[in-house]
Amino acid sequence: MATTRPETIVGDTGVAVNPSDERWSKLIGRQAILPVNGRALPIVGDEAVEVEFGTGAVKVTPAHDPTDYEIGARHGLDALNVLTETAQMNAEAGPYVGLGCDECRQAIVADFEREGLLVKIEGHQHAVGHCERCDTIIEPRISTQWFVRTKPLAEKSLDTVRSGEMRIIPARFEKIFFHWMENIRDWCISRQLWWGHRIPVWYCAECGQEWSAVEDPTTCPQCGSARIEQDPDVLDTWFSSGLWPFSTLGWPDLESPDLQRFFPTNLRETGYDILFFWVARETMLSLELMGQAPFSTVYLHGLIRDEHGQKISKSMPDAWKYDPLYIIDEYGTDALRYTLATSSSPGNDMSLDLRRIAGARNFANKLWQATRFILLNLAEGERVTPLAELAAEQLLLEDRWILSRLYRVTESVTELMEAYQYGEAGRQLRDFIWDEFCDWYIEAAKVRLYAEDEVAKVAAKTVLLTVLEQALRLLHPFMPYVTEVIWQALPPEIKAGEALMIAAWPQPDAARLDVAAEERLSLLMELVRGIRNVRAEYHVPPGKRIAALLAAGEFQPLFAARRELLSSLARLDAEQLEIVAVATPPAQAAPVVAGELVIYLPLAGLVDLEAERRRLRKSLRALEGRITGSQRKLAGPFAERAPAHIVERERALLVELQGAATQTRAQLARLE
RNA sequence: GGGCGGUUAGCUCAGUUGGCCAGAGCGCCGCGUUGACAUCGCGGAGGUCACAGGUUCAAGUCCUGUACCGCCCA
Repeated sequence: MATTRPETIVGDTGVAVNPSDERWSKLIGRQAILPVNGRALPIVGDEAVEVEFGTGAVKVTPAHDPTDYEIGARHGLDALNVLTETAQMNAEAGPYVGLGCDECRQAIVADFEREGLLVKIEGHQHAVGHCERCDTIIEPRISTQWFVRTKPLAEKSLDTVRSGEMRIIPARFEKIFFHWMENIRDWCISRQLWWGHRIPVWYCAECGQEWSAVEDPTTCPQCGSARIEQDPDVLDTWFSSGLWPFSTLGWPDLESPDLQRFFPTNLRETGYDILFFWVARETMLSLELMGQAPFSTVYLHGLIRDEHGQKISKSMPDAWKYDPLYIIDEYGTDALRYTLATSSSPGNDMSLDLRRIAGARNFANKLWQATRFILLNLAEGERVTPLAELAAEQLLLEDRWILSRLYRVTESVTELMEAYQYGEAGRQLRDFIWDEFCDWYIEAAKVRLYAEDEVAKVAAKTVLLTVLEQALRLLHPFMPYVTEVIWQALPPEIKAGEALMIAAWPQPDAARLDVAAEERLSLLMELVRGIRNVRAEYHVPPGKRIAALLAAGEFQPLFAARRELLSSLARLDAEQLEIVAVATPPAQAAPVVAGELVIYLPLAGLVDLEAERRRLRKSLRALEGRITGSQRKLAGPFAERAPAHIVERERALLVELQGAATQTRAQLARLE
């Protein structure tokens, strides 16, 4: 027999072998003699014994090993406790009584050796549990505990999820929940700790009665004796936690206003590792004690891991780095919240990347700076005209564009939030606020803000504030602090209510959808980017305003009306910006193609014709490649098999590409 | 042993009924004190979506298998 824990030999009540082990299976049913006290040990066959491990025969100590306990239970072996509460050998240990575990171990080994019973000692890596705090070995020891019979509770919980009354997101965790509930064991709720809810069980020293009660008793209900004592153990922390959804709301007073108002609730949000510990217990206890599920949806997020993929825990030496309070101190609460909400998808872990948190902090700063700019343009106590009071003709192309985009973003973010896709919602808001509102709309609005036309200024301010206010409401769940502070600073005319945190969620205003404005502004953006690109290539100083000739075709009136805007965004000289339908290309000019529009930048003395030809050829090659691909696609089975709107979109794309290619070819021909 | 997740740009990650040229932040290269913001602006480079098959007009996305990393349960 081999053992890693010789001191438990005195508690052995059997020997187990695997029935398939030919060496030992013939011994099943016979008895072995325990050397220490001559006890007869039944030899039993059990599948749990590993044939390859040790000698293939294992001593069974049901009172001091969980696996042995199971084996003992299966074969009716006695569970003989040989340890006291403080891990000293007790009277059952015979000659070894009073020794500590370690002393006993040495004594037994020495005795075996003296009697010639010791075959050999060899090194072995074992997995005995140690105390996390003091490193003391945990000695398994059988004792009396209180259990909750969980089967009936689990069945109700299963029904609740199966019927859809309670939903788990992501859905794959429902399977895990089912598996756990279906294989549930009775729940040991006794804990040998000094804090927590004390178990409501009393013992009578007089008659031995055991009972539980809601109110603390003073006498034994059986014999009337006052010599009663409450069980010293406390409830498992998850038992107390499982009561949380209603115990915090006034339960057991079912008439409590809080309970009436807040139970059951909608959403339970937690890490997926908490699904069994807490969510499952909340569900079981709510169903049992309140008669209904505690919430309708369980949303599970992933875990935060460090850069090595390790789950972060309080016992890590560098745990302070991941302490939310420390991170908040460095980057701000909103930055952390936004990052956690947008950096991964539900149920998937994320490595905590400080760079992303810094990025979120920068976003908060961007929002702050944008607001500062807008408010700087308001006079002290200036009354801002609400959007509804503006005449339609006061809204320019860029206004209609940003309002249309605001409509789409509001609709999209609302849908995403309702679908629990918080990450995507947060990212769309960032993109809208930073890339569209700040980088394009605010820049566009400067044209009017810096000009003299007071009426035009009013419209720009109205749109700036309208979009900002609504964006703040959309972003509030992600960055509650900075959005609230900013919102409080906005003029009262453009907001409703006392505080953002209780303001209504924005309703998308479909009347603001303006597809034409979106298309035209896209064209303008493409043009501006093209001009900036050429300027960068020719190292034109960023501040230098240059002349240009725009051949705008059918869009000539549109661009003529927004001449200042184009000049401002592309740093053109408005005086020397000519906008015509059809142009005669000037010599020594770099052409910029956007769709079917061309803008010529006469960079006198700078234009490198060979470089221009290269640029145009490269662009043409790319266009032609895409045209060929598109044509091939449309000529094949795609045209018949794909849905009509997809095919239509492909056709429109082809026309657009061909237009740009034609234009590019013309420019190339001109330079060759 | 059973179950699950991951593998997409140098790094951290999005990409939810299959459908325009696969995206972001950071990093990198170039330019910049343009009257909100250098925690910034403008321009740019960078990916055979782990691999092998299959389904489909169409696959990062669906199916099968393989490899590697990780988690849960026993």
